[in-house]
Amino acid sequence: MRIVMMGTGTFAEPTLEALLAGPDFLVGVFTQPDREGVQKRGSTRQVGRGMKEIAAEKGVPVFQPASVNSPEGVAMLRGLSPDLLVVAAYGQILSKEALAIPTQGAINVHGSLLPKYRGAAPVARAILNGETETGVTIIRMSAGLDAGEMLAKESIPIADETAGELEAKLAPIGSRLALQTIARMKAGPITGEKQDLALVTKAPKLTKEMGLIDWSKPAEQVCRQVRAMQPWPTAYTYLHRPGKVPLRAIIYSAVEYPVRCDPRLQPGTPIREWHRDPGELFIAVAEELPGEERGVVQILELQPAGKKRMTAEEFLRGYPLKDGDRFGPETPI
RNA sequence: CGCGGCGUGGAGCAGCCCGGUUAGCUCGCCAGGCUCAUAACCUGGAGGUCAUAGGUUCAAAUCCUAUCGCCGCAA
Repeated sequence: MRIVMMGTGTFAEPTLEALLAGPDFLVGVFTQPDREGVQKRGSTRQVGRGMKEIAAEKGVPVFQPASVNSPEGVAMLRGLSPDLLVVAAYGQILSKEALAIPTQGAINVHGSLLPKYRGAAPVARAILNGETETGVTIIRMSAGLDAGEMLAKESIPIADETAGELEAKLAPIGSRLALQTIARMKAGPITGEKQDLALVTKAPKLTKEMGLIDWSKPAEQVCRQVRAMQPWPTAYTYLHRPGKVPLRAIIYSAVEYPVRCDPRLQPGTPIREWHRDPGELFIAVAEELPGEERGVVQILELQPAGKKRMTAEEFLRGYPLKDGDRFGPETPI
């Protein structure tokens, strides 16, 4: 069987490697065009070895059209005369015309338990919404975003991973399911399960603004945001100090602290009297569901603008907090 | 030449704009003390070519130039 793979990033790479090691003939790899400057100094996105490099090692031709749906892109694909298309996190929606080229159709490796979380950012969205489990679904590609019938599915629990960590766990599951599905397809026609339209939810791309922390949200929600926004766009906030320019800081790690604090505190206020141990940085957040008491988030790791990533203890030594200091979403002008 | 921040004892920072006393703070480390005890407290100590190279000056961590390195933004 002649296979063409399309994908990008760490989520797609295990599948590419599996296909290269597998029994079928990988005739070409499509990946996104090289982004300018990305390789210069570590991207904000997760980039493993790179699809291009992995494919090149095995002498598999690589194609990077700006759009597969353009006449050029379609021509590239047609020129390979594939039997099957395997897509994982490619980032482009394939046109009907492109999907019609492979004789056996196309399958997609998707990082959620479909029909939930259709779209570009299923892993981060699942964490953000407090799901307790997620998984990988293999679907037959059809018109419509992630709407095809399901051919295989496997779930795993969500613990306290960041989006990047969770994706790294899902990727190998996806590659395994993809190979199994291909093997079944070769054995004969297979039928999948239709997605229940009533259960469909969308997982749109994340934006940079979604990383801005609103300290008036409940503690659990703030912590989920911190995990979901990694490695991109990262959760961030500003430290406001009287007479000083607001300091932007990326929050890398934060946990809910199971104690309530004075309800009169403004959300985002560091609770200094609790900082007995120099490594502890507690922040007051919104009131929990009922009652007036406020929840607390403990920041463990962060990175002030222009500095490297550091522990809360290190941060507090260099930026001792005083009365009137507060974390908040307000941007410097 | 895409934009910006930063390089100060082991860690994190201040000092730099407005050059000039022993380069400071919060920690860590070593020794001793107090204590039933401690991550607490007290005393003493080691540890710094202020990234590097030039320049300006009577005098440079501080001003100017270049180089190297780290980081953020550009999703």
